[in-house]
Amino acid sequence: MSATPRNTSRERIEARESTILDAAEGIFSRSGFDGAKISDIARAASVAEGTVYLYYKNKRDLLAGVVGRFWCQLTQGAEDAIDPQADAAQQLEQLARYHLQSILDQFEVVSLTYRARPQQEQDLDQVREYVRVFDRIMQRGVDRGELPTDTPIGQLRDVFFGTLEFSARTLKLRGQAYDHSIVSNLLLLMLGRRHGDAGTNGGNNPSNRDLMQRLESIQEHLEKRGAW
Amino acid sequence: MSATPRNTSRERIEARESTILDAAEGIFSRSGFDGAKISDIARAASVAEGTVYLYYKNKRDLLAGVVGRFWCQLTQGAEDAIDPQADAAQQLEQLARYHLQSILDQFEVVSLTYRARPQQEQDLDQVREYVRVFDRIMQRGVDRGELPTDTPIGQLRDVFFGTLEFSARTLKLRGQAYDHSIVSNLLLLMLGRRHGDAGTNGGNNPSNRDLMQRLESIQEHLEKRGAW
DNA sequence: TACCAAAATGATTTTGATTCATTTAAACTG
DNA sequence: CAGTTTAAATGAATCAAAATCATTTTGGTA
Repeated sequence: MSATPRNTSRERIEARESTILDAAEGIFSRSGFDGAKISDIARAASVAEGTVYLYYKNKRDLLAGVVGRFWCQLTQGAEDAIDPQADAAQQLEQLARYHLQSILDQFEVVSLTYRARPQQEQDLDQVREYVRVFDRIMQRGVDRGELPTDTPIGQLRDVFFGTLEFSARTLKLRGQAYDHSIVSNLLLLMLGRRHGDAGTNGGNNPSNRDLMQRLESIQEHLEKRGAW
Repeated sequence: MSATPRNTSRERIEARESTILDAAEGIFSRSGFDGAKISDIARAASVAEGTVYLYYKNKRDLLAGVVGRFWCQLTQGAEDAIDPQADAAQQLEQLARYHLQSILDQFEVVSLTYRARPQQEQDLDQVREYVRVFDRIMQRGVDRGELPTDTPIGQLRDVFFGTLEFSARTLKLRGQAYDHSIVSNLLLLMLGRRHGDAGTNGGNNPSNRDLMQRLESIQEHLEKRGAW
């Protein structure tokens, strides 16, 4: 019989491919695309240099492999992170938190994404697959009547991912960590309410809520004095 | 006399540097960073390969030069595109249109920006300078009372640039052209509901109009009691 | 055990960035 | 304006790293 050996063989080969991808991901993340040497990656994977080329046509192709796997895993993770029972707003918040956390954790791989092969459209297939998670949440929200029928899903998708990606870049650039308020404010903005979660606001720039509390406190005092 | 020759010399050298940058911008845009050969760039600039290295330490440095000049020019263009007489909302719209149009026109250069030298922070100085145009518009809006005091400028900046950049990427990917509605919808999202319309306000986050009504109510009471 | 095909190897080739000894041009001097 | 010095430019030579390929090793099969 040949099925069993074939299987074993395929498994072995897939394991090796995975090992190479792991090694490549590590080296690319640490050194960037130009800084990464195939020889380093081969050594990290305990494989000869030529072997890498049996699995990937060239260095760009290897990077595309790393990046593709990342977004594929991200899609699975996102689907796990979302509670199917929750309503659209809650699911959106779950996705936003998961997304921001993930791209902060693996910022280097994300950065490598758009440098893979901007010319080769097909390299972005996994990214397209990923953003569909957002589309599904929104569409379901519309279908259930939780969101207006005229919700411009496509444009909100750009707002959602664009803002989170840019925020992550800002945070990284300033060496800051995950900030809860980014997600809250984004959702307030997108779902049609006001932002104002002071979040990182140190207090030297009072929110409307602060002002209202102060006013109510003044009014209370005046009432006590019978001036009301 | 030596002043005049010195000047002439400097001009000549600056012209040559500019020629090299032009050539590099063209080749980098067409072929990407890895695909661009120094020999191609040198030929396009009608210069020997070695000459490129008199002006730029290496290939990365050359890319940084191209990208830096781009953002520098973008800052000047943005300042020209904004009417100093207009209010914050109008200026924001002018900046948004200018920005989206520019990054669509020179999408390849923009894409090269974050691949320049992510490690070398200083390479992003020109980008930082550029985003300050946004900050100034917003700050002036707040100072003039056109925007709420608690406007989270930093977070809105991420929404603004993040959304526009992601939208541009989406348009390019689909081969679509500039879409007017992207800017309108973004501004509606960012500013549309912030001035008044207490109707949609859930109550736990009072608007400026709410505050003003409360203040007027207090003042009215005080006046009636002769306490004013 | 002997055989075959698939897989792996790493020395060799190729490519392209970077350097540097040399040449050319510009600026200055008397 | 000829001579001298300094700056700029050149492109052949060097070097690092990607990619190839003739050879070896491994695993499965009869």
